[in-house]
Amino acid sequence: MADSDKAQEMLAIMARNGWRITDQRRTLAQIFASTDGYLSPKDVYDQLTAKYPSVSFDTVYRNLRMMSEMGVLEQFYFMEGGLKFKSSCLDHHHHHLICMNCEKTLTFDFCPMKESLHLPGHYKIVNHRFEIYGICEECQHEAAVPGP
Amino acid sequence: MADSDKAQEMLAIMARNGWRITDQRRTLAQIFASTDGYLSPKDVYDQLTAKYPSVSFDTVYRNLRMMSEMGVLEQFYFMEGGLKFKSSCLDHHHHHLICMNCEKTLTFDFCPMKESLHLPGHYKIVNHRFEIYGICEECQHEAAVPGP
DNA sequence: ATTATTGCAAACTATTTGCAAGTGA
DNA sequence: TCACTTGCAAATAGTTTGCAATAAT
Repeated sequence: MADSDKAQEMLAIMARNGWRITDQRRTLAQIFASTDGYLSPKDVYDQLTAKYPSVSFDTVYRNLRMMSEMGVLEQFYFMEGGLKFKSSCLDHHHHHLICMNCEKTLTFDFCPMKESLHLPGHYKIVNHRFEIYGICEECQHEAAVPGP
Repeated sequence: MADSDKAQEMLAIMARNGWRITDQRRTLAQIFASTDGYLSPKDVYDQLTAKYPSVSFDTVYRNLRMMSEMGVLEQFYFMEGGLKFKSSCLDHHHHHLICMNCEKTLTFDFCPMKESLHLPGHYKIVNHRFEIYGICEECQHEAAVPGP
């Protein structure tokens, strides 16, 4: 899917949920559609101010929250880096393989919930989370030449 | 393992790493040894002040951080509840089944990394995370009688 | 005796809120 | 038009830091 199509789809979902499509939101959708990895609120703010110099942090926060509540964005808390966001794949269930260095994220389809799990207790299962962390190929090479 | 034994083991690990065993740390170990679920820094502070009224928040934070860096505690970021800590099982690898309501946590041994995974890219795998969220039996019953 | 640890206070960061002005449907 | 959204400013929550006093080894 082309970046612009993805942005369109994100906007369509927002509109379908009764949200107004402002220029700021249009730009937000574009930013996330054209970004592979995760963005912090500050990253988003910086990119957004490039187009709308007067944009404020609370607008960024408000929209990030609303967009993730509605499922257009996925949020993720990096232990060191705090809360970050990325556009969510709206098509199919999958999990993530995340580079601990550059945060580049690949997806894979294996889901442990499809295996025959024997779980303790009698919980009513609502949700799950499975992520694998590693160092991507590029970063492995970089590691051979330690930085300053 | 009895709670007091577990506290002893936590303290032993700290001592072995060259840390001084203060009364505050002794109490911290007891608190975590006798708690099943997760505790927020505030929870810990509240329990600690019960014994040491003069304890300060920064002492709590400092020790929580050091204890998790050393592996005595596991830390975990709940999207809604912020950062929380629990004593880590030092014995064997496992994953968690967490109640989304009361945070009561059970462990289970199934690990998706033992399955034959076909992962994309060529990441050097360092770590993984697998958690299942649900509602425990007690909370399912409570839900039938909605609160105020 | 020496050095880690604590408590206090203050600083700092990230995030949220109230409200008037602006803007999309 | 009219309700949703924004920008500003100020408030709040959570966490960290510097330093003198205290306590563990």
